[in-house]
Amino acid sequence: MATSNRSTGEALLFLTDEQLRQGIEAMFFAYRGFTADPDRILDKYGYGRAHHRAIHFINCVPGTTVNNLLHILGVTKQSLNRVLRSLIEDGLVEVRVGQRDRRERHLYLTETGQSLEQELSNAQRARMRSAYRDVGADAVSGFRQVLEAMMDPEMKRAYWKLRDNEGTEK
Amino acid sequence: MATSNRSTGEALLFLTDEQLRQGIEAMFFAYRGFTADPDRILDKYGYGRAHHRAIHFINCVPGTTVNNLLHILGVTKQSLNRVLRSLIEDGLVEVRVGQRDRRERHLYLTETGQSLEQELSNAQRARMRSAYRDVGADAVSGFRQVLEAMMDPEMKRAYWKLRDNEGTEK
DNA sequence: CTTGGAATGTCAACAACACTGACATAAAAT
DNA sequence: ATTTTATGTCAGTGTTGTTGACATTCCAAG
Repeated sequence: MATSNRSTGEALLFLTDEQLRQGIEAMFFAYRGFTADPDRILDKYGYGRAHHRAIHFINCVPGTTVNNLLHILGVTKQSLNRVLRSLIEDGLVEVRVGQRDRRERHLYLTETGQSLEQELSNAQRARMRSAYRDVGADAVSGFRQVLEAMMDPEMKRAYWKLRDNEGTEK
Repeated sequence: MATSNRSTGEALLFLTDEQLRQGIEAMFFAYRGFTADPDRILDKYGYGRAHHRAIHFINCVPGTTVNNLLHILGVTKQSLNRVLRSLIEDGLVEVRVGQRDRRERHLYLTETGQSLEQELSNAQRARMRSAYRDVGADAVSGFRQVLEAMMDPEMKRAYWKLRDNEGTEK
């Protein structure tokens, strides 16, 4: 609470139930826009949102293990496996058995996989960039702050880990 | 672009691909938090997210028609019908045949329905309120601006319509 | 070395919820 | 009278989540 806070009352109008409800609905409608462009692209290739998420995070953390990935995505290994299998069969993802621990499977995008990742993230970034540009840097900063405050602690850790582990491969 | 914009370059750092990627991931993780609390409650009653959305908007626009609702939710009537049928059978939603146009079915929450709606929205608002309070009014304003800029034009219209039609029943 | 437990990944079956397509009914509009 | 609109239903399909059962690999205790 860094800003003005005169006599408590006027300064807290943004915490009314009505304001919160509007925020909730804004999240709902915005998330639809957020996924709309990738969904259209994925449809062309016969994939779904789950494929997108897998591709995104494999690209983000090349060499990640299946176990690591399913923690980030918050799904069961069985659910992730179905998605990975199709991506591997289609030659978008490459699997390398771990050298140190041969139980582990390390995941990498092939060139084809990287090209789809580009197509998807270009579309998603375009919308994001347009929204960011419309509202300016200060609003974007607030946007990011609220999103982070909404995450579960566990998710917040995963979120930060991704920003640290940028290129940490063992 | 109201703020500083010296010689174009430094002022646009928030539009880099890396910044956009972080925003995308923040959306992903935050939306998980956003739905986590309601999901737990819905599970107790054997409902899913689809039921929550229907309940939310019926509460928001009492007397809305099926057709109106499925436009807001962006699903097919078959999909919505499955959800509505179970809510009606369980006595959470009441259907009244339209007086002016007897083809239309107007939807209302029963007392039971309202009580579940309260339980759900209390949980969701609690997280929202906590996040809002953590970051302050200015950040919240930026949050709302970005979300609105991310919506499809059609969704933006639906979003504003809800804020106008607050009690407009015909 | 062998055995048993823990970690990791795969296969099979099932449930929720979205979709399309076809069709029925009732009522409003022309 | 015919067409259009709003709604509901049935059947079939696909994505994505779940659990349960099982195979493989590693590691540590006997």
